[in-house]
Amino acid sequence: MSDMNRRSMPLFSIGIVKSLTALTARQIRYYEDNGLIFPARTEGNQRLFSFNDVDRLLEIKELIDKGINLAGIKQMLPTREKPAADTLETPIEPEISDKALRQMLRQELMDTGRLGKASLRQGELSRFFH
Amino acid sequence: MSDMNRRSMPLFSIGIVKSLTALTARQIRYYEDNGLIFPARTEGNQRLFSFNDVDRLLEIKELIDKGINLAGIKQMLPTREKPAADTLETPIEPEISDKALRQMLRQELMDTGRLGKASLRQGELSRFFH
DNA sequence: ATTTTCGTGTTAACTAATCTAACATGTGTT
DNA sequence: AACACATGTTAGATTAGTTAACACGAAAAT
Repeated sequence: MSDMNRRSMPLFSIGIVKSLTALTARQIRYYEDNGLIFPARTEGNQRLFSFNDVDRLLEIKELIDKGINLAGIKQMLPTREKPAADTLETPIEPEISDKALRQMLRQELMDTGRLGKASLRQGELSRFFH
Repeated sequence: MSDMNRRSMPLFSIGIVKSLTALTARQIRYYEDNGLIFPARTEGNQRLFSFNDVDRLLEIKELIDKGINLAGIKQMLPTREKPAADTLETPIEPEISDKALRQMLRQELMDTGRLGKASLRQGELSRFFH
């Protein structure tokens, strides 16, 4: 129930999302303003994007490229985010020890690396290496 | 060859890594100073961690908890990072179109979400939701 | 039993990254 | 012509991250 899987974990700053999607910060924020994505926020109010968010932005980008406007995209993309409603009867989270938690996370991260070949064109992330 | 898979992509700021590992920024930087991890850097010199880095930090944390000192950990953990050496005969990266690149990334992100159940204790990432 | 080293905390001063809000602009719509 | 859409750009403020230094208890070395 409590929808906190790895895909919805807030992990990425807007700078990273820019490089992952080749969208501008302006575009990303505009799409949020128009209800297409709902990134989380840090305590200091900075956006944090999940894999889901990045995925969704890539879909948006494709549709934009096809000439579809935001209104159309909003219709087409599955309207995620059904906040509230099940916030009430959360069945008392079964407490997990911190150690077990870390272990789980570690396992998942282990599983994550499955792409063998070079998947990113050289230069794409070159700004990160200086 | 060009070792740029998803696990080694620089994605996470130190703030995120802190919350993922429950290490302090001080600890993370200290481990870097002592050659245990090698996060990438942004143009502006800020650290960017990969899944590999986070994974490795979690291993370090476990060993630390077991009372092993950094010298010991350094021995035990597989010494990643063999820079140079194969930087020369990179066989001319086969150019991939930007569109294909995005598509691949999108696919991978799709694949990424496989954890079904609630995996993080409530409160663990609560700082992200305000 | 001192002296050092190790691992971490804390602080200060600085720089990078991000935020909101406003105004600008080209393209398409009414 | 006037307007809305989608994006660029800029300014000013705030948050997040950086290095370097000093502090300090616990462990190791002398």
